Amino acid sequence: MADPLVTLAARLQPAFDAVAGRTGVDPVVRPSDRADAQANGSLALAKELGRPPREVAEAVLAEALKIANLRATLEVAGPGFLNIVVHDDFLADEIAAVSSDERLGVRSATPTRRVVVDYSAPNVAKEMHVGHLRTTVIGDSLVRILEFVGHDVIRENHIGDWGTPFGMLIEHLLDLGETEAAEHLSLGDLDGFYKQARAKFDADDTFKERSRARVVMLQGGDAETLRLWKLLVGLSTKHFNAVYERLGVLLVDDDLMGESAYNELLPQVITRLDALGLLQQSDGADVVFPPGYTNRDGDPLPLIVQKGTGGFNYATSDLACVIDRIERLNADLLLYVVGAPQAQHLSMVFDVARMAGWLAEPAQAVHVAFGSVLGSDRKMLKSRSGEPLKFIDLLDEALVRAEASVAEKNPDLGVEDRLTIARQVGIGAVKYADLSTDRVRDYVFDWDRMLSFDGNTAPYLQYAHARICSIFRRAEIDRTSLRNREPSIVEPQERALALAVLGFDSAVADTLEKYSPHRLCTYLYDLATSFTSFYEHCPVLKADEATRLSRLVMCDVTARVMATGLGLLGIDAPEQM
RNA sequence: GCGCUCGUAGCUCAAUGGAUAGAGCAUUUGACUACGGAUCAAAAGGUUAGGGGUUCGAGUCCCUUCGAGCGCGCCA
Repeated sequence: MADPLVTLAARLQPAFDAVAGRTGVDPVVRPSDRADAQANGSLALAKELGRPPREVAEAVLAEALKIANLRATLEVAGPGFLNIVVHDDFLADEIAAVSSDERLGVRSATPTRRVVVDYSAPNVAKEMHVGHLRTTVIGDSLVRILEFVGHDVIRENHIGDWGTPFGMLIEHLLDLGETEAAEHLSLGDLDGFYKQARAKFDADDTFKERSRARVVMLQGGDAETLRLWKLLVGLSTKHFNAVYERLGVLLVDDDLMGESAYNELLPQVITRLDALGLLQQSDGADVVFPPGYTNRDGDPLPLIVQKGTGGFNYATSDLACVIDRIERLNADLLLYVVGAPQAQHLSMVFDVARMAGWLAEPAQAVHVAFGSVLGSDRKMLKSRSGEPLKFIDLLDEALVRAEASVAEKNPDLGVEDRLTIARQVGIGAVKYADLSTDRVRDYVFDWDRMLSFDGNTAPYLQYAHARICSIFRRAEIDRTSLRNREPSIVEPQERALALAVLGFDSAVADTLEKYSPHRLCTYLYDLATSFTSFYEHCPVLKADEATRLSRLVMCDVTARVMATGLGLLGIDAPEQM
């Protein structure tokens, strides 16, 4: 059981092999607008064999006719394509199989990998802002998809909880008094706290000295300093968790793996690099020169792993992460859901980790890069005052806007339902807007578009799902009784819907191949349009008993794929809206 | 200066090297005592920034020009 296109590619391969006189020919089966699918392999094969493409296609067709149980009709078309029309009873069998499957036809990954997904990464004592939106939403979706196909996934929230700013933050906390500072921070005004500390640091030399001394105490492990530091971290994580809860992501305290967690490893990074002979001195700092990078002057660009002052920096910390994730966690795939501007830094870190042998086949590190969120002026999204837009404010606005929209379109809902649905719709809209475009590109943040019930939006997909649920409320039938039943595929809209449903497996696979959730979004949108077309042309409840049952099967499996697919994006699928 | 990413309909976006580049919004035209019209059907809209090249075939790969964004030694 799988996507019929995948099945057919496998079934057709022997025919291509036979014509080629060798094994392993790719039939190049692709979706087609002329048929259910097309096999393009004959054209490449024609080149290889030095024969006319159509002749090769005819030969493949002749071989394919010998295949028992192909369950599709083939036709040579154009310069040598094989157009494929899947038989209706084959579609019906596959729908029955998918419908009785918990995983809706999505194949398990083989082999499974242990995957570390590094995402979100806010800073202690700083407010989460719109800059954390993409990493959090994209990372969370990838975690859900990887787990769904059976990988062993470890979430790592690499919070910024260490470094020189903590000296001034702790001193500021002492100045305010612990109780008052805790109150201040509990209100969620982390930025105000940080700014006050910063202002004092810049204006007051005595404070500056105290801050520096405090950093030394912190790094030296002074018990009282550590206690104050933990207080700051705890208050900040409370804020992070409030955002995560409202956003609906999987991250919890157990996923926290802050920079401080790698302190023990940092000196080892240096000694191990030194032992390998990779370490060099440059302007007083310890550095590694990975080949292929140059600076402004065209000279080799180093990765600094120990500053001239003896301190470590983020490169050291990132290398320690690689060691920890590979050697302690035994991960063989490291995903870094980090903004595109950090491409060079991460590339250098990965190169150095490879030079040191820490990152070796089959283990692999991937920078899952993403572009910026832009305002309508096509510049980085900011609040009206020009400050970074607070994450929590963004989510609040999503709720307010969604509630107004839901109230307008369904006035009969009770207050409680309305609030619940507004949350599902509003948060879903924000997430979907972020996930539905190719992640490497920047995208323009537009409330009206993302909350629209038309077009490629979360509300449209949720609405398609809610409509199906509405049918079941009227049908008065136990949905589980519809599982493992063969529908009859008659109308073109039924065929189109069946093909769309069966494409879920491939959509998930394509999404993971490039770590691009927008492929799953595109698929779900296509599924939703196929469904609304079916809904429009194929009456369900009014049909005769046999047709009614058949169509209810299609409705049930469509709704489950939609809800599951949205779930993989971290988006809820309400039953009514 | 060097490097990376991007450039597709008026707007916002799709398109694992495959046929005639697809959607949505907006525009125009149809379909309603409606299994939820929060919809559907259709029309119109393109020199894929420009120019070369590779290929049977290029929006996609390579070179180049232009434009935009972001990086380029001790912040993370």
